[in-house]
Amino acid sequence: MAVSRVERRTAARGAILAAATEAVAEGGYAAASVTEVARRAGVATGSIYRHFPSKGELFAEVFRTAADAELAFISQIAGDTTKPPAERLAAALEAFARRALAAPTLAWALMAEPVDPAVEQARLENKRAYREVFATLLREGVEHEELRPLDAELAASALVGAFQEALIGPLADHTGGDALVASLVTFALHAVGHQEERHGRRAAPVEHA
Amino acid sequence: MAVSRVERRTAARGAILAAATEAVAEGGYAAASVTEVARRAGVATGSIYRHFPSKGELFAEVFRTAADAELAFISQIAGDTTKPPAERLAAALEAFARRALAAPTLAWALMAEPVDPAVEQARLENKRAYREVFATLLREGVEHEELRPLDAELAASALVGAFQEALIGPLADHTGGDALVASLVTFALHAVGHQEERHGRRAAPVEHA
DNA sequence: GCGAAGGGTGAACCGTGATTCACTGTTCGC
DNA sequence: GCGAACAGTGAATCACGGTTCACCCTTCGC
Repeated sequence: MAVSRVERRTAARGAILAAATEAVAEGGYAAASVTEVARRAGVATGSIYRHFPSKGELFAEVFRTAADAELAFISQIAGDTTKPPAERLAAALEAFARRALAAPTLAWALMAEPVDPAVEQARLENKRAYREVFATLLREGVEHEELRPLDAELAASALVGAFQEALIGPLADHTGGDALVASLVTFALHAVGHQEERHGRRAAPVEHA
Repeated sequence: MAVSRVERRTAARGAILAAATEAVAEGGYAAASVTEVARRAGVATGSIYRHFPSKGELFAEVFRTAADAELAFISQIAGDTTKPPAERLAAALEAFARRALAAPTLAWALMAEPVDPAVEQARLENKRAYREVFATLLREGVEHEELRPLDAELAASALVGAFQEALIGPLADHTGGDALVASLVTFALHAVGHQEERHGRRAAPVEHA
């Protein structure tokens, strides 16, 4: 069962990426040293450098992969044009929060942990992508008069920041729950001026706890 | 003009703190090495350790001082009980944004840059203090029925996060302006369910751009 | 005035963890 | 088969910046 060189190479590269991802998901970036990744992947430290030019590049790829998967998920919800924008916004934000709470260490690593410049770069790009997704949604919502007029880019940033910050505490001490998610979504919908039905009448009563 | 030992000591300590603050304000924490601080303060690196047990402690004090000053400022606005809570909230948030935009590098260092654990600790405490200030304000606002019922702690976190994230971009590229600040404050007031007057009638129309 | 106590000095030290490299074993084209 | 090319190895090396320390000089109490 002779394995070709390229197959070997690809497999090794994959194993390293998987090991690195695993290390981050378990202990965060801080726990993910090159030595540790090598150990997990069952290769020598030097071998890492046959596949990646530097630790930063390796983890930039790890982050990109993980973050893109998240983004794709959220993006799909946001792009389901059979539903009105505000509903999609709510669904996307809810999914964002739920997924973060379900994988806390990874979420923390993806959005808040101190990291290499190379990784920070990947994180910034990812954040920009999220901002775009939400900004688009907001613009649509405003057009449909489901949402109040607003600066979509800025509001999108603010939403991302609000969710991050509000989730970080719960991520750390496992206090996340349905109530938390619901509160956050309500916060967001109010922020963007969504009120049940905005066409024609105004005045929807505002939730009573 | 014999200078007493204790005067000397106090002055040196002050000079080191000032130099450290200056270094952070100019280049952020990354640019603030012990050697650099010593150079600025006009002392030897070793001397730093006559006054502070470690770099972390030194900068924890720097951060605490700077952050407390900011907090005191905001806190004062928030505590002016002659005005209704919602108005104070708006004023406090506006001040927060304006001050951050006025001192971008410092603001970035205070709220977002990666730092020592010791400094991170100081930052966390400061953030908690902000959360408290805003949470208190929110509770008052809810009681006065100026704001919708909400989870004050969570909403306060979200507000802090929203402002941070939304400000970081502008902090970097100097695009801050009155419109930005106004948009952010509007975002926040909507998020917490403030509508011009909430007593008695509902239904205040929601701004038209 | 004198010795003790401290502050000041900065070059050397050290811990950490990424990166290199001389060597080995395997695969591929011919 | 044969040798060039290349993946794998892991101990040694390196870079970095915080921290120490042996020595000096000033201040202080007496």
